[in-house]
Amino acid sequence: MNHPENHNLSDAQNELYEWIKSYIRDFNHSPSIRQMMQAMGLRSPAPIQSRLKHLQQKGFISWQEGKARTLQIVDEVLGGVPIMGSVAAGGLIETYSDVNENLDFSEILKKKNIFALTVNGDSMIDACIADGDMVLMEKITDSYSLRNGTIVSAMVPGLGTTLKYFSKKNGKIFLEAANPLYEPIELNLDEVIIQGKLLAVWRRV
Amino acid sequence: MNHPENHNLSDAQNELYEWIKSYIRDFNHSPSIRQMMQAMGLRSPAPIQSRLKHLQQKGFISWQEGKARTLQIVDEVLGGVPIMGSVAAGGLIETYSDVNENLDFSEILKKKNIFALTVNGDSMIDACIADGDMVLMEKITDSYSLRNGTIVSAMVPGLGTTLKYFSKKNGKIFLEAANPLYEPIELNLDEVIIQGKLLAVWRRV
DNA sequence: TGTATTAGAGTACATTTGTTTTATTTTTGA
DNA sequence: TCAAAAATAAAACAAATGTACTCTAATACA
Repeated sequence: MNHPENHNLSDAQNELYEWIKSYIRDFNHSPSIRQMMQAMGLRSPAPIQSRLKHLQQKGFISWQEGKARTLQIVDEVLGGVPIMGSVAAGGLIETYSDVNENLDFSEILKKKNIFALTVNGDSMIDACIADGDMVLMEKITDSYSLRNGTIVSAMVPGLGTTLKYFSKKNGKIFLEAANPLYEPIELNLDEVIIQGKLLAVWRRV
Repeated sequence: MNHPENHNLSDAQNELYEWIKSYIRDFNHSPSIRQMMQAMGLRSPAPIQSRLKHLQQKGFISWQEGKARTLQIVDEVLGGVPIMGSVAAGGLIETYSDVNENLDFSEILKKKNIFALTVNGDSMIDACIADGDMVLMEKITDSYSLRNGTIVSAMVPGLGTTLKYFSKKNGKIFLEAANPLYEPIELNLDEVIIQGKLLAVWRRV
């Protein structure tokens, strides 16, 4: 589907390839050659090895030689969703292109210093962050490297935590909402702890 | 971290548990017992077996008996991000709670009939879908089950594809933007193909 | 202190599993 | 049609691997 050379696969190779992918999806580990053999209705491991070799040569799979169940789908991005193109949200001008990319969550999910927060309220609505959204934040250790205009989750001891635009000027920290109904907050450096900066927004409908 | 009974683990068990998790993160497959043995600086597989048994009894891991490298982290949600609580976006009222949940992408990623689109334009801005956002769509086979008010990607043959609110009334289909600048589109049933309905919105910052 | 419990080392074994080899069958292509 | 290539079956092998067992050392506990 998402592999450019998928058409180079023979039927048998493609069937095996698809089966392996679905097995890994279901069990979270690679099948053994004899399992593949059985699934393909064969009574010998040799054909499977041959197909695996071809799949490997064509760049579809890889494994650690001699190690059991180490097979891996090469370009199956963990948490990838095929991107079918772009869509107009301003008129009927664009159409699906056959861009074969993947929306890749794994990149962000591999980071260890990220966490998620549920958004309460609408103070960031003009930044398109709505009530109920999940925000993925990256933990901040030093707020010195933060650029003005970054969206951060900031904790003011004794008051609580909030999601705001961050800026720093003349030794003061300003926390600004993306909603004119809310007033900016001005704080001294030691009155606020910046906990994380915004990496991504996620909204289930 | 995200397991409620993590404190029930001995140091040795916890060290092994963390090592296994990082190994699986790195290699996408389970380590073998002898690899664990080596990583823990042991010269016998017996201690590893004992620790694995304890980890299993406490519900941290599972595996298929007798099968190589089938070990699995039980509550490690594929594509999970720890949810640290909620954050106020409307004032300083909320604080991190120690909710130990996971933002779970795997649920949606397991579906086979989903695809992603890049959003162009601002016609859905009032629905908090901005230019450049990725929308995750679920393929629609029959538009009859669609509820009015659903956001869909619709293709009007000869014109293109667009992201709009869907509604149906008196045998007509209406596609409405979430932006007063855009006029609703009225179409006959056979003039439009509904390709997918909105499942989620993803925005990298 | 002495005993019970646990952890670890060492060893051994059976199964799983990747790999190789050879012969046979099927498919392919000229 | 016929020869070459590929696929498959069958068997065997060796390495990897999970598991079980015994013995020793460390630890906990009363």
